[in-house]
Amino acid sequence: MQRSLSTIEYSGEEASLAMVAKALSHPVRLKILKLLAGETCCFTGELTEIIPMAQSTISQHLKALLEAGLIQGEINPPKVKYCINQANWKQARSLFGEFFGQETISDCKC
Amino acid sequence: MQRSLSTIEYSGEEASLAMVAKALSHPVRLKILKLLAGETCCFTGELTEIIPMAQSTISQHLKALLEAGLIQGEINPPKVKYCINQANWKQARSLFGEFFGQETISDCKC
DNA sequence: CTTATTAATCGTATATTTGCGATGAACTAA
DNA sequence: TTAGTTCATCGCAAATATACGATTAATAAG
Repeated sequence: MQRSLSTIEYSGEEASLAMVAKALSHPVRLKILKLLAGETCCFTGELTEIIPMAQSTISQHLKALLEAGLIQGEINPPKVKYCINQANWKQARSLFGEFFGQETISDCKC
Repeated sequence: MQRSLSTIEYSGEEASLAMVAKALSHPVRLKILKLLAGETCCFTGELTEIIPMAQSTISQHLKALLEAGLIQGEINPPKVKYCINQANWKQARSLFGEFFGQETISDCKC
């Protein structure tokens, strides 16, 4: 892809928020997060029973969530236990909170 | 792209949230939203002065935000005035609020 | 050691996103 | 009518994302 000649700068907040939003931008990843945040922690194996997708695909989505920092994995041979990353989860919540909390112009009279 | 044989079903909420998250997943779109939500409403023309990208690219991002319902456009010849879509903005806020508000298991003892 | 289980990674195919310049449509001003 | 302004759309190229099956790595069980 052609990029701007002078690479655009974004505030760290914008970059972080965009990164988290991208992680949340796929229904399967939302479902995974909901499962992990809800009832109980899950193993990948259980996810493949709940979500009708190939094991490799689910593993890929888990990797995306890991890289976004929203979850963490703990090796528990021969399984891997994935959990919400509490610290980053809270940070993501406040990022979105701040973003949506900003005042908006109700009437466009400008 | 190959899709699952039986197309996966998502709850409407998951689909909506994923759609909004996708709209928020690009720093430029976040910047645009911040500008629109903040000080004043903007015309596309003003955006091209602030954001160093081609006019066509900005127009594309505005279209994405429009289709996600986060903004609305009002033709004001020869310009177009874009504003936050208040109703959908609030809905998006509560979607994210509910999503992040769900209780998470603090300690993984499962 | 051999086999089974679990999950990551690789390779591949296809779809979508991103960005740009060029063009077109709609309107204004002269 | 003729320019000029504003913005959407088109067409292209390159980068990313998505999904799958096959393979690999690690471990446990026999």
